[in-house]
Amino acid sequence: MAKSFDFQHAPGHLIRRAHQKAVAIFMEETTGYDVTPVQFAILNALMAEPGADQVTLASRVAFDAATSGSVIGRLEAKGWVRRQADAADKRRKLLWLTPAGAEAALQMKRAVVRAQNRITSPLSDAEQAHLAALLHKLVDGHERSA
Amino acid sequence: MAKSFDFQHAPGHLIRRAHQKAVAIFMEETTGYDVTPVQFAILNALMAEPGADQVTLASRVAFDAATSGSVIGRLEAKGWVRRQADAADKRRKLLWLTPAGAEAALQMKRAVVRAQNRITSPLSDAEQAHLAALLHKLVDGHERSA
DNA sequence: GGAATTTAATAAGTATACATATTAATCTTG
DNA sequence: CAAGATTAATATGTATACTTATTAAATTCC
Repeated sequence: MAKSFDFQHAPGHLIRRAHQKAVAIFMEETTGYDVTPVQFAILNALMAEPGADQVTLASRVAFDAATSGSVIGRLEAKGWVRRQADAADKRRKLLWLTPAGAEAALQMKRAVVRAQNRITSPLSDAEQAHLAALLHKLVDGHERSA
Repeated sequence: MAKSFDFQHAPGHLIRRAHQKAVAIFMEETTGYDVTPVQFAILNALMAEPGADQVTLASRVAFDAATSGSVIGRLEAKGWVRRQADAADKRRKLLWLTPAGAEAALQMKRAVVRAQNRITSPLSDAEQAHLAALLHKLVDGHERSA
């Protein structure tokens, strides 16, 4: 039989599986809020930076403009985000949380914190810190070289 | 301003970004083969376990049956995988690599190894081992509790 | 041994994710 | 200041990923 690659221990595969778990746990903990990890990330970023345009927001949350547009469209449809053309630069659309969006984000926060804790719950406190540091170094390293 | 959650350092967000990088690097290294990480994972699993059915395969590669079906459909369309109904259990469809599929998988393997190395390249050897161990423990922990 | 349950696969619907192309607006530069 | 380049957003197309529902086949168990 042809020798197969040891995919089970390949970092790419482990990261993919961890991502699956993380999303699943997030969705479990936020059941009832009708929100996804990426949608919460946007709400959260807009809380910190109201009036940001989509490109700025996309860089904060780490996704491309094409995806960003459709996700924000869904948030707008839910009445959580308001989009308004920038008078100074008509290409841009600036984004704000609506009062309902701000309210929803605040209520979700507790569930999100719970989800983040559950994601790393199989690890000890020291291991959790270590994992975060390693992932940060990995992502940052690639970010810089790009 | 309402206090926003520190998403940048949340494990879920870091895992998501790492996943983005991992996929991007995989696609770069395998340019020309017209293959995705998940597609390679299937080819690779079939190399180790020829004649597996879709459920078995899905558990090896960690995805659900619905996704599995469409991915395998694409591999079949490329002529890399052959699907055949099991005579003993007509619900099942057994899967084999075609000669072309086996050939393609072998050729890809070098690029995949390169991709895996590049994914963790910002880390030292010790850190790479540590990250793999932590991710494995995390995923395994959730797997068991499920 | 037949009804109820379980299982394998598919189908349909929603949501990322990215590449590429297009359009409109702004900036740069000669 | 006008031509060319760049930028913001949208549109399109492909590929995961998961949920729920459906269909067909096998198993369980009364």
